[in-house]
Amino acid sequence: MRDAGEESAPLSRIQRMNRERILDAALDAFSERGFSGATLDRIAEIAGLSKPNLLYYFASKEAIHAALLTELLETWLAPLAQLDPEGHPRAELLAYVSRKLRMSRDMPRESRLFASEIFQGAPRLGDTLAGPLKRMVDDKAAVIARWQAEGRLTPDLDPHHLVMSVWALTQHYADFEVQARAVLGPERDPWAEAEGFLAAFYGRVLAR
Amino acid sequence: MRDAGEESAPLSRIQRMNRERILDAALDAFSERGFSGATLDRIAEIAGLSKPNLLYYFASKEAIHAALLTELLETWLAPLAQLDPEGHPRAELLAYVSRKLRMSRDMPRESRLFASEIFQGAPRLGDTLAGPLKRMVDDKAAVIARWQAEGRLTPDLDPHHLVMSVWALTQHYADFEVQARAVLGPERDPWAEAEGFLAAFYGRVLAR
DNA sequence: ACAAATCTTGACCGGATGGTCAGGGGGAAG
DNA sequence: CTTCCCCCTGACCATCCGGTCAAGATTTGT
Repeated sequence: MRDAGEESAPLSRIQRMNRERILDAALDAFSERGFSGATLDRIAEIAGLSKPNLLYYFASKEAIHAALLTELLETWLAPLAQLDPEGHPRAELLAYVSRKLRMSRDMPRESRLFASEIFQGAPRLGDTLAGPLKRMVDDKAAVIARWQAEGRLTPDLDPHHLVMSVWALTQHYADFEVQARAVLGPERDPWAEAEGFLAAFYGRVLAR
Repeated sequence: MRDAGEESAPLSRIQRMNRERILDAALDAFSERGFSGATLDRIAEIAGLSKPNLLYYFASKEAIHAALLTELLETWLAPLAQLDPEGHPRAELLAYVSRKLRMSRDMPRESRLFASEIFQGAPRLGDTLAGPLKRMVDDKAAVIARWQAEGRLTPDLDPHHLVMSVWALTQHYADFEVQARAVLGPERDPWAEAEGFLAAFYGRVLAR
């Protein structure tokens, strides 16, 4: 039961490896089937470990889930954090869209895990959403508002909603990939087209 | 076992009422917890019926889920179906956004149910997505493409992606409502602001 | 009012699932 | 090489959950 929270001992080589395998397998399972739909047996199978062995590294199924979410949040905030207050408004925002889209494309499992959690009322992320996440968005929204006040960006779009629109559009390609593929047909590749579309889309939105 | 598919007998008053109560309760449960997370006991409790009684009206948990999805699809396609090829391009598209947003606002449970299904690879909707849904979108995309060819709409936005952007943005407010509330803070109402924001947003996107 | 059909339920079942435990293996320090 | 501790596992358990069933309650048609 050496799980959770503050590690005191510095994790052996074998511990690091197995924790990694477990978390990766769990990400597969949770993102595909949701928390309830994922079973410890399935996670163990994907990880190539025995079920009791999972529970040697993590106290419970919930603990695995919690570990994934905690790890995820740092990653998820990164693209927005990089928005540079001193940069060129339009270029900065377009670069942000591009980063966020790339992240959704490269980490669809993480995207779905995050979404699933929000769907269920974010029981485990509630505080983090209202805390660090809100602070980060407030911070960047203030930057955007300043750009607007300086006349360097259209003033008629609320900054908070503008940021959320980026989340919505980029996550959509990850979370609803099946739908996008169905609608576009087997010949077209959603991801390949998404970048160009979003660039043109936000190009128009952000035009002076 | 009088469930599923084509009804032959015309459903008694009490049958209609109980089926309705069950489906409504199931919508609550499925949209909150996903398919695996929702239990028959919980659905029965919400519906105010006994579990065996549920299974008198529906053959199985899956049958309830399937009934919900089937019913949902017609509703979900309606706003797009109303897009009028003979109307004014910009006005038609803005009206579509407005209708879709209103539907997400008034039917968040349905929105989440739909999203959950897509998340899991749409095992039950796969064919419908590639069939009726794709046809509908292709149809409307052709209308938009015609508008673009006629010079009545900016030509540099792919019609299919444009439609999907509406889905992404409107569903976001429903599916991620918890997140939106957290980010905006307790004082602000996401839904109240969404309409104005999306109007301004698409106003710019669709400007000539 | 009576019988037939419909509706409802408590009790129960088998399998899946999260979690436990006592003990066996294997690597690292000496 | 040995020892000790970390690592691992088969077997097992309690609970939950979807689903069944036989019998009782209610409604409906006449």
